[in-house]
Amino acid sequence: MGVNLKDLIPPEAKVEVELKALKGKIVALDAYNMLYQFLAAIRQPDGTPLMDRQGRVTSHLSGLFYRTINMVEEGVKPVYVFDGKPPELKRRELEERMKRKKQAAAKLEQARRAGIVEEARKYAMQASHLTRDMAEEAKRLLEAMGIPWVQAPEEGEAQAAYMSRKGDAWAAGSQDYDSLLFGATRLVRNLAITGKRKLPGKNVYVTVKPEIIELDKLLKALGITREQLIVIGILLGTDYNPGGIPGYGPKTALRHVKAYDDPVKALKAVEKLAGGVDLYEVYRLFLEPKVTDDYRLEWRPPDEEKIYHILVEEHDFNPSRVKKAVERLRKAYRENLKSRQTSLDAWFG
DNA sequence: CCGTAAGA
DNA sequence: TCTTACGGG
Repeated sequence: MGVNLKDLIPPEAKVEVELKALKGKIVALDAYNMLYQFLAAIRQPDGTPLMDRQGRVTSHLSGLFYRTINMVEEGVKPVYVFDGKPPELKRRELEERMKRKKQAAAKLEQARRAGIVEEARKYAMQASHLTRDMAEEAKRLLEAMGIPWVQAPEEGEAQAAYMSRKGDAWAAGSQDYDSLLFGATRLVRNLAITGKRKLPGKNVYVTVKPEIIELDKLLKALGITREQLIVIGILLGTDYNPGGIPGYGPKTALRHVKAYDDPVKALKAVEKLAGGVDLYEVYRLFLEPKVTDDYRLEWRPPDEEKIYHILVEEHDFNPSRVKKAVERLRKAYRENLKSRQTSLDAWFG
């Protein structure tokens, strides 16, 4: 899922911070990525997600609600960016994903029947699927909370990257690295999973902190341009050419792009190994993705009634818990989000 | 993932 | 104040 630049990024190009370090910063969050992580992680030990009385899954709403409030309390100004229609080139990856999820669902059944709780949880996480309805409901909840969201024409990560390039956002927020290929000035990772996380398999917990990667620093550290970074991503594999080019890992890929004066030549050189995918088209997709200027970033006070209606009346959330959380959101809005009128603003009106 | 209660 | 266990919907 997404391009894997993990082993390419040198330590000096990233920095671990506390959530507080993002105080006052606008972060354009990849909504799909965040919601998916909540949906996968917020489960009982046997893998059952949170559900309302009608059996509708609510894990993503719980995660979105409480995590957003925590971010706002720390002074982060979140804007959620939702995916539009996926590019045609992504179809194969999406079909593969669907197939993997079906396989995971079958394994989940097996594990359930065998009564192996931990296995069941693992496969339930892999089988989780974020539906269109879940995304639409998340938008409704964000509106009630007074948190802005943006509808991307195509890829959410491309739109978030564009917003950071325009200076409308300080960073893009996602667990995936794609936004760097899309040109995001900064990427913040670990925003959905900040805190303690269980290491897979072991009964050991590690603290996960937000991690900031600056595009300029990354490019300097690697001695390449953004165009060359895109080519490296394509060699390693993206959603548009899953698997990448056989034999290319981070080191070979870096060496390869540096051996050419023109990044497009570096692409052409591996064309025959691409399995029929038009690599130049993939390159263009990252370099000039479809984005929009049709958005307004405005944080409004939370509408307690609307929040209540969605969470308590429709989805059986505990009223006193929701009330407390809304109280926290109200206070955080006043202190951190409300655009304060300066005396000069008042003078010039 | 999260908040809450209980115990340290 | 901090850590841990547990249930949330």
